[in-house]
Amino acid sequence: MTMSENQTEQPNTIVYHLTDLFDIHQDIAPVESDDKDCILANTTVMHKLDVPPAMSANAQIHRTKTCVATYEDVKALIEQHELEHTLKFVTFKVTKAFTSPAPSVESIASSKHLFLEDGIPYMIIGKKVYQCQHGVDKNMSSKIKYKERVDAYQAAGQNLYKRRRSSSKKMRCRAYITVRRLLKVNTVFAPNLSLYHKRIAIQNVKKKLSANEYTFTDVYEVSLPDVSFHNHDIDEEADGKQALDPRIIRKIHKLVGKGVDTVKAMRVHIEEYNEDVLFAGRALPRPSNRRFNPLNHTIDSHMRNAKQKLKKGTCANAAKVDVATVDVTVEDVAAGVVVTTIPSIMAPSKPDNLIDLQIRLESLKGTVNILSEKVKHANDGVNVKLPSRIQKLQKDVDLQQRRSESIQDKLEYVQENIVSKAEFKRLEQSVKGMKAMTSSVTKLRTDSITHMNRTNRDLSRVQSAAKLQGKVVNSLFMEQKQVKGSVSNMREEVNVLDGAAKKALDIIKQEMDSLYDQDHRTQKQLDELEERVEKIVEVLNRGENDRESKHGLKLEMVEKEVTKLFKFMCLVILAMSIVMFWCLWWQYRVHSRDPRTVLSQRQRAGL
DNA sequence: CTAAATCAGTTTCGATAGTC
DNA sequence: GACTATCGAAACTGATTTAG
Repeated sequence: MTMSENQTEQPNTIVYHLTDLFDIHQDIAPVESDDKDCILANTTVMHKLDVPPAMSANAQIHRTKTCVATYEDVKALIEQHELEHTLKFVTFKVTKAFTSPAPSVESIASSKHLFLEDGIPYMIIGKKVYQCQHGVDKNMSSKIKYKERVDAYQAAGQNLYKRRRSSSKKMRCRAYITVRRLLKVNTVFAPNLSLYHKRIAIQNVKKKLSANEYTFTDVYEVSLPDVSFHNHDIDEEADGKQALDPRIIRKIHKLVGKGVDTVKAMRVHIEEYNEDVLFAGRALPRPSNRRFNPLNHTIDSHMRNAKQKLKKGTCANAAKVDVATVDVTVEDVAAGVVVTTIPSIMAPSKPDNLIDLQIRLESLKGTVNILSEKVKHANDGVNVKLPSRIQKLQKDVDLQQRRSESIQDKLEYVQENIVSKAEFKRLEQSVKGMKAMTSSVTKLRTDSITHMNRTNRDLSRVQSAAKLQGKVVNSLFMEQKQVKGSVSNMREEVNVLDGAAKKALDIIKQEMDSLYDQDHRTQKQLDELEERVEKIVEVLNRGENDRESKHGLKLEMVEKEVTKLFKFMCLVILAMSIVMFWCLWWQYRVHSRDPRTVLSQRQRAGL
């Protein structure tokens, strides 16, 4: 059937568009970011998997779609995009079929998700959605719960946070990468078919696929969002917020295992790794990009993690590996497969594998017993030819019995190996000890020879030094003799000087005595003179006192007379003023028009 | 199928000691 | 006092598992 055979369009035509089949449209226009530290405080926070609503059909024009052949290519493409703009995408959703093997031809033929794109039939078999690392927070619910707990503690006056909280990377960025796993049918129709003809074409494809007339190939369609979808810093501004690349982390762990133990050395190794492996033949990332140029404390942190892992990880991991190695399936046992793999390390201190095997053996034995009893019971009850159910049970019993035996074998083998391994280890250790002892003895011998040589050399040096010292001592002895002679001469001189000094001292003493006598006499004369002076002073003082007493009496008498005179004068003045005042008052009364004065005159005249 | 829980791994904070 | 190295542990992240 060709496309030109059906020209009329039917009203119920199924129209397949990319947008119809692509049911996750998370991309919306970039929005202003919420305060990243306030997400927990926001009670109306978007649920972590509440995907924002679909954007308009124009959203498609902001996306770049690329088809690649393998999932590795997908990862490479995303990494290139991340490097170009300093971004990081993490898994948001993934369907099971995205990673599972390709479906059968029948399932493709019956699929509804078969559509034509540019004339090529495709079928969607799985999808994976990546979100920007600053996207929605998958741990939102647990963070909200923790916040509630913190609030409860704070209400009770306690602080649950033991240190300042580091800011979350989550900023609800809406940028998503969508990857579709498609099966591309290896045929081509004319592009720009009408909807009706597309439908007919799809029906044909389904028929031919069922008849195995078409083959198909696995392809991946990567849909990258435009950088304008991101609501945070990108490019140079985002360099400092990048997490360390997992490949570098693995490299650090590897190098720590090889003995690199300083941050500086590790930094050199990382730079080399970047130049020679990660970016061989490409431009190196900016030094500010922390994804490939970690800070010292980040390197240090990973080195410490690696050391801890090395310390505690080896035994447990080894045990796990051993159990996996000896775990042969029942089918293998039934097929006569012999266990040939030798357990690598059977650590007697931590025989996890042994315990595991023992537990499994016990449980299998129990199962076998239960099944045997069931068979016995069924046999007793029916007492006829074994029906199919009993046969099945018997088969199960046999199977479990075989499994039990194989486990028993493995257990014995493991036990033997543990013993031999332990012995071997002991021997190895003793050999190591002997080797170490031999090397230490050799070292001691060489050390002692070196020491002896050194001592001889020192001895000769000391001898020569002693000869020199002897000469010096002789010369010193001579010098000492000379000094002794001069000392005796000086002693004689001192004796002579001593005698002269004694004589001079006697003379001085005599002179001092005479002077003392003179001084004594002079002192007596001075005392007599002082007595005389005191007497004269007394006489003088007495005469002065007499003169002063006579003058005092005279003065007192004069003062008394003057006082009396003054008092008398005052009395006279007072009397005179009273008389004068009375005269004036009388004069006034006589000559004034005062009625009282007139009446007094008439009265007088009447009298 | 989705959301929550869990786990392993990563990053960051803060205290301490040593050096210049 | 500024700077760095080291260490322990808290806080954060991403992937997987589990419950409903």
